[in-house]
Amino acid sequence: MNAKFSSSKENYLKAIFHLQKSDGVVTTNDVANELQTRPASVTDMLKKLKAQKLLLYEKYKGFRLSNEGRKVALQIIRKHRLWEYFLVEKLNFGWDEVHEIAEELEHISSKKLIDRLDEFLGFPKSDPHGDPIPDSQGRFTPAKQVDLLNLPLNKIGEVSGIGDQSPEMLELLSHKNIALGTRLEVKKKFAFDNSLELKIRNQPSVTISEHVAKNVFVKYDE
Amino acid sequence: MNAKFSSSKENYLKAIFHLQKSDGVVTTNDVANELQTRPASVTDMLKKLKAQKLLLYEKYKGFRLSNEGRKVALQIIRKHRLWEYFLVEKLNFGWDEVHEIAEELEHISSKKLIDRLDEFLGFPKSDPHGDPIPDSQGRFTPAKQVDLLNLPLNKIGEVSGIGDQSPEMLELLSHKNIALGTRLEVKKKFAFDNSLELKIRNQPSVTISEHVAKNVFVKYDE
DNA sequence: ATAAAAATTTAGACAAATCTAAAAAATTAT
DNA sequence: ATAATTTTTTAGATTTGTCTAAATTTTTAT
Repeated sequence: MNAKFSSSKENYLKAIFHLQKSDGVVTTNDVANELQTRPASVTDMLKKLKAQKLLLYEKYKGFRLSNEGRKVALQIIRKHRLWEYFLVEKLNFGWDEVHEIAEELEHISSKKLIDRLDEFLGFPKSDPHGDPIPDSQGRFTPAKQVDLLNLPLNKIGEVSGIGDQSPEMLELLSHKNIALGTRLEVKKKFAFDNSLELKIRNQPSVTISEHVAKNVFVKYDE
Repeated sequence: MNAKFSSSKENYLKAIFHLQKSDGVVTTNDVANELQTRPASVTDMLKKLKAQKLLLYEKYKGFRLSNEGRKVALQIIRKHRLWEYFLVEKLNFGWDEVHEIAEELEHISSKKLIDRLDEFLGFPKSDPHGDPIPDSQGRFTPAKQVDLLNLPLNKIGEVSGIGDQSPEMLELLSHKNIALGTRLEVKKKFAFDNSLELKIRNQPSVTISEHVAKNVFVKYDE
């Protein structure tokens, strides 16, 4: 029920999963770039993954994960994110120093271990970076979509839609570095005028009005 | 400061360390047997360990760990035992199901991780099997030696000496399966006559008198 | 539509860790 | 002390994952 694939294979599956998310189509070069390896090595591995039915692949024709491959990738991602949560919440690591360690921990095979860890942590829905944690069946709790006024304080939300798409609105948003996919948190809500103070990682805080907030929609994990 | 040796090398170092403890001298066959591998593979690895100055080795002449090798082995053992402690105390695993998982976890390289884990666990001195946990410098807290009357309840002690060595005493001890090296715990202390109820792993409980208890010495970790 | 560029794959090699079979050294038993 | 046995080592393969260099296919640009 456990230990099945080498760390290397698991890393390929995970990388392909992530690249599929953003691009739809994945290329040999993308993967080589993501994994800091050579395209020739990627081709070699694609053949092995295909032979194990984890990948749908015809040479020169691109590739994508099979259902089985996606399942495996999701389990790795689950492990990675649970370990990150553990490191930050229990061992007091900073969110910016846990990735590397989790890259190692995610290859520990015991399923029982990870399910017990999940329980110990209180079944968290998202990791310290705000990314959702798949449950033991590989399902995500579907993200909730709300406007910025209704995003709970200090919850990371990902911008998923803009209500008023007038050029004036878009100019304002681009000035404040807000775009589709941007990750942000509401740090403060001023009762006086319902204006909000927002924080985007690695950037100084910005303030937006209630009018703007009503027109920015975000997804977040409860 | 971290990640240095392959899991395979670490396993050899650990095995040699353990074999050195009990035998004094370690042989190629011993290691092959311990690691479920072939003698030829052991010889191959011995050469590599020697080249890295982790092992003092002349062919056909036997071998032992260098200071550096022992240091590395102790760090692996530290990691193994801390993870076992974590699994049992925090994730509610049974003491008999943690070994295999800890065999994997012990190869995670981050020293910071293991020191933080140690702190999180409250710097335990011994693992769930009663084996001492080396500190971050590789030192053991020296075991305390007491007679059985003074062994705290539910602490694992290892029989390290017998006071009265008369044939009658030895007969009694052998009948109750107590010998030098036996691991046992005091489960109950009867105030009425100071008799003790003892538990040895995988055996039914036995009772001994105060007189016997005074003559059995054990080492245990505080 | 074809030439140039880019992406991908193949061919052949290498390092790590293992194996089998055979050779060499050490130990033991008479 | 020498022959038999056991232990250890060497020689040569194998597997996994990687690489470089060259060949092939696809894409892009004119």
